[in-house]
Amino acid sequence: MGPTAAGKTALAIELTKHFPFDIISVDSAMVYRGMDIGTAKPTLAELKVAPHRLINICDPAEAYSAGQFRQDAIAEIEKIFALGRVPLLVGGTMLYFRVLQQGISNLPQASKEIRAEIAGQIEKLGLEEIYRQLQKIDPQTTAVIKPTDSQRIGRALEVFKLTGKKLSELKSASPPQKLPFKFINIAVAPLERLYLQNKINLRFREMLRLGFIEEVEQLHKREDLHFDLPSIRTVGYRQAWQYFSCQITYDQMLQRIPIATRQLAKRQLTWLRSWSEVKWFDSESPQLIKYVTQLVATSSILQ
RNA sequence: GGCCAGAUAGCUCAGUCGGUAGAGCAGAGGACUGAAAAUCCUUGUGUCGAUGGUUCGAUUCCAUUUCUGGCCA
Repeated sequence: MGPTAAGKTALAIELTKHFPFDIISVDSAMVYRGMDIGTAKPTLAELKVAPHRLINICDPAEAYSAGQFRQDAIAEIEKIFALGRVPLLVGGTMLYFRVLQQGISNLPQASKEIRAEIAGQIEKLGLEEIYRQLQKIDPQTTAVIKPTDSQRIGRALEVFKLTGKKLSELKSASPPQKLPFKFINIAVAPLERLYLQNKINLRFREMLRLGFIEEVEQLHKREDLHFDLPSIRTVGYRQAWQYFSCQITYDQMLQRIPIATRQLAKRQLTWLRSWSEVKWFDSESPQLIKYVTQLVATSSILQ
């Protein structure tokens, strides 16, 4: 686990050279096909040496989810164990890591139609009014979400409309359940924030050189993609999409993408700091390989 | 060289009819149950360009000065 641009992919590939590990990607953006440069997906050459599971599994017009990830990841973990190998989960989507390890309540999947309906209502009546409606339906949920949190308000209403039951009720009726696997949590991050920011800038320049803008242009040409899709709302793609939609200038885009990336890294680090039982390593340090070697030698992860 | 407009938080700027100032962005910290690369929350002391004058008191008024932009020669 680690913030964006910390060097996770390179490290993971390095680890597969020393140990019988198979990589499962834990990344909400790399799941999308055709979004390669901007998500810093491993290259074809890298994938040949070290295949990644759970990348390129969705079209950008589709929405993936934490719940879906959990299911998919469990299936892949079992396949890898069946091969007598060990799953190496690599990525920066902290909610996915959490949901995989800590579990998730049994809740209905998102519904495109209901979401559109709720979005329309928010547009028409205002978020405050919708929040008040939710307050009447499910005060326990509004007690823990802010009146400004459009996404969570919408989700809580969606759950109610789909099931007729309160989100808070469903959550307590099906508390998250852990899996019968032993997880070893390892965080990879540069010690210095400035160093990470510098890496983000350099990597963005490299993405531009590799044709990131053209990649987004291809997506923009598609009739079925739009700004509200999770795929298009990801860092970089969002700003480039705004540029192609003539909402911001090219320079504004160039300025905003590294900023959005830094902010993402910051949120990822916030997750990691609150993580219990996590071993931290500096990205550049060789200590990680030693640690894993020791782990493999002394623990039961290879049995 | 002359005239005009600026100079205030890292950036863009507001403001104080004279009582030492505040927004947006950036930055920092935090939250997180099927959109999570998402969605939110908290957080603003800075020689108010410099020097001098008027005043109980100047970032605010006056003078000089430096720099920046524009116009005229």
